[in-house]
Amino acid sequence: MTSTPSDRSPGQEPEARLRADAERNRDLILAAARRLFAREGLGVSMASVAREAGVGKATLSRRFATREELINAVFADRMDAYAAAVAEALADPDPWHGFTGYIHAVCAMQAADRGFADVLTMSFPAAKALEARRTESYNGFLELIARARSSGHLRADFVPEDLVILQMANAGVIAAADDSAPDAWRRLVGHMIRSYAAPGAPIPPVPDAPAPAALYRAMVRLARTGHGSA
Amino acid sequence: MTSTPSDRSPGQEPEARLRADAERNRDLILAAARRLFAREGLGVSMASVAREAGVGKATLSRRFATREELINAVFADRMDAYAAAVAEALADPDPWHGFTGYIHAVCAMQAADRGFADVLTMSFPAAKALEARRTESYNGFLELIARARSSGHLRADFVPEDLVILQMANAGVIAAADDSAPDAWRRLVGHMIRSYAAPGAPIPPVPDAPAPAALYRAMVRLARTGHGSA
DNA sequence: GCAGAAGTGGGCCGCCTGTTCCACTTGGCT
DNA sequence: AGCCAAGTGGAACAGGCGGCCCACTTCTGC
Repeated sequence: MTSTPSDRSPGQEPEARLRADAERNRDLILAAARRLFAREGLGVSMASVAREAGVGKATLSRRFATREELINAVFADRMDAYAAAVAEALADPDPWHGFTGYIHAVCAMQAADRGFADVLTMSFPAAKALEARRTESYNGFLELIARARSSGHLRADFVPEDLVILQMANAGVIAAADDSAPDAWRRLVGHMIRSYAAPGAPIPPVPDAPAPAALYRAMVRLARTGHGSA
Repeated sequence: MTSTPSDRSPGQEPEARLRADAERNRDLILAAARRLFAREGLGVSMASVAREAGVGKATLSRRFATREELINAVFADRMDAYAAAVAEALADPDPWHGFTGYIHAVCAMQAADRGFADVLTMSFPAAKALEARRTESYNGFLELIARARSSGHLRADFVPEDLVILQMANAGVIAAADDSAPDAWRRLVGHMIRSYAAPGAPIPPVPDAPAPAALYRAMVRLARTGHGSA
């Protein structure tokens, strides 16, 4: 128990400090996981993460005992962006424009990172830290709703749960179509926003649907590693 | 090659007739697969299907060499219902009512059977027979669109691909929320139909969203065997 | 009934995942 | 410069999966 001189500020995280090379490997793992999660979702094998990072499987296990720990570490900063999006939307002088912009931004984040889409719909149980950030931005979203509603452009029957449902729906479109029709989700979101809008509200244009051929390709694509649900 | 007396009508399916007990086992397998697919999606292990049916793995393999064959056999009749839904909708004297009813019926079928939802979004490559039925009903759907549009109640910018996107979205909601908020999909569909409607069209009421607690439970549910996408 | 073919299920194999152990290397402190 | 603990990666292990073979049972036509 030879405690290092002082250096350990009280209330610090219980983790002992890592050696320099260990820290470097930790970063390699995080970068690799970030890449794989974004491309293929949270279901990728731990072994493939280790391979991608160029470290042994044991090293990965030592640093992140469970998949959940790894997910937590990887998406911590992305949850920052998620929370920041609400703040940005609240800063918009036009409440309705801020509202629609927020919806779009959140769905775009899902489309940009398949793993993040999984995190938001909690296909995997996320860690406490992510959950905290989520509720944090949830409060901002409530405020956003209140403002947009009193501006008269958001329908009175819109409820916060609608965003959750939209995110689940969006995740479904992304999982099924992202490979060959990467913009299909925009059509979904455009439709939903149009339905959220009160009569007379300025409605953002609903983007065109992807070409039938592209969507068809999405449907008949062979079952890749790690298919959608199930 | 002792051909049985006659009994074999020409142009019959190449399959030789099964012995009585074999036929019985085949039915047991189909029933078991129907149950498991409906509850857990198409990703269940072949071994578990055999277990559920009370037959050996070999028997399952012999009867259905690939998972795809099994899926094909299980969902053949359900595809009949799928095709029949279009005919029923076309018989509706009110084109817009027929259109919205069809959308709802199709999405309800997805919600009632998780495996069928997978089939419709082709998370797994479906067999030729299913594919044929699908395009068959697709033609009917085109007619349904044309009528609803000329009735003035369906927006001019609605395209057939919107149904595909809706099915993908619906599958996402079902995969994520079906366990604890089994009616969440109705809210999604209600919103989408409202967006499809031209100004002045009678809009079916958008069902209430599930209770926040139920949706929250859906989000934090532990990663069951075979999580959603990914 | 009886013979033989049709059908059966248990067991084995190869593959992939995730976990743990262990002999070796490397970094940090003096 | 040198020592020791922290850190490493490969190897070995357990569990689940699908595919296949093979000795045994059961149906069916005569």
